[in-house]
Amino acid sequence: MARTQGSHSDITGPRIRAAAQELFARHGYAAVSMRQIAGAVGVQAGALYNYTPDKQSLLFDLMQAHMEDLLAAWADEAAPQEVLGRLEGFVRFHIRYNLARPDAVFIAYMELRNLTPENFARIEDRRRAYEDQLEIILKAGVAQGVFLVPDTKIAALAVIAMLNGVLTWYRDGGRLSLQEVETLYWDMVRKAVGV
Amino acid sequence: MARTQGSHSDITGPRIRAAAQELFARHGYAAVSMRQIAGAVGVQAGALYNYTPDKQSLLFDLMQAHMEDLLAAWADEAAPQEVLGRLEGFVRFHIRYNLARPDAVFIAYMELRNLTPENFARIEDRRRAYEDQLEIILKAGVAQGVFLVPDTKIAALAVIAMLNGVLTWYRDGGRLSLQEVETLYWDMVRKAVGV
DNA sequence: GTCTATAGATCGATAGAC
DNA sequence: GTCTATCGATCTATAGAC
Repeated sequence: MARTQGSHSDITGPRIRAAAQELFARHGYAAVSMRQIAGAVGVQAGALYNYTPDKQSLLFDLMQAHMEDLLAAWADEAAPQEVLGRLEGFVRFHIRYNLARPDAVFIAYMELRNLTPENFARIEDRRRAYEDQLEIILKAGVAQGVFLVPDTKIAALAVIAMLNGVLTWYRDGGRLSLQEVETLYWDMVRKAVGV
Repeated sequence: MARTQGSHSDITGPRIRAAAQELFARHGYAAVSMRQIAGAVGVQAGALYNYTPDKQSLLFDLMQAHMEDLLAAWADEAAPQEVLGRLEGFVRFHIRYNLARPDAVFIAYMELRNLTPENFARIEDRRRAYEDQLEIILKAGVAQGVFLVPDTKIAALAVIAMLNGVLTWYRDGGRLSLQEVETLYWDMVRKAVGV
């Protein structure tokens, strides 16, 4: 049965978000026009406003969804008993999860300044919650004498910054496999926080 | 003696670059208009074109100058004989140099995608040259058995990414002094690459 | 739900007076 | 060297037809 012409609400919404995500990641939020997004989807610019009240909401929804998905995925990870295993799990999870969705991660880090103050505060809150997950592991390891970390807050930020750096150079089919990258970074993190 | 009215070529140029740097760092290149830059300087938009052929050149000149200054400053650093001291020198230099000019650093790694392909290639070349400076130290340390680093290229990228992370959270007058930050990061780097 | 058309604002860059 | 004025393009967002 043919649909009523122009009725595609069930698929157009996700396609708009996907197109916006790719274009924002590639060119930056401010450099991408609503017409470009519409063109990538195959509709006219006016049609976008059936799915988002404005361009800002489009950006915020992408970032919000990414942060919630990230926290939910980490919560679903099996947590080993040993604190060393938990840290290894975090390192490998972070690299694997972020490399699987580079556009979303790029936007989450590069477009913070294009959020309204209210939206910025909400994203920052989720980002801090994720950093806290790593700091909890570091604190437990310090308490057990397994880690030697003078400042767990700074160490958490340092580790995440180091892991995020993978996104700037990793390419599928490159010199190193995902497994090899995970292991290289886990080796550095393990030593950096070790006794 | 009063100058001819409107003749300020010797100071307007630097003021334009300073205003552009601050505005690009705060809001992003694409989100800043030539009128905004002119307003911050106190001239009309048309006057900017006495100093730059276009907006793109303004961005590129800022990034180019930053990269050349960075490489020149590193070349001027006193290099200890011991490879461990050379690595410590790099870590402390990088943190200190970058925290002293956060706007320039922000632009250098946030606005790469707003460069034309030719300009991008030139900036990337300088960034690679800087990364090579760290890798040279790591390779020397590995050769001497002082460092244990399975992949010096990835380790160099990881260390620089970790150090760059300081820029996202450090605030003057905060909990930690610049000296304390340098020492915390040097401690992590030293252990991460150590035997 | 998508289209065409457009309002209303702003953009980068240029021309010409002074 | 800076100004005013403006060109031509482009922007976000909306209105109304279908």
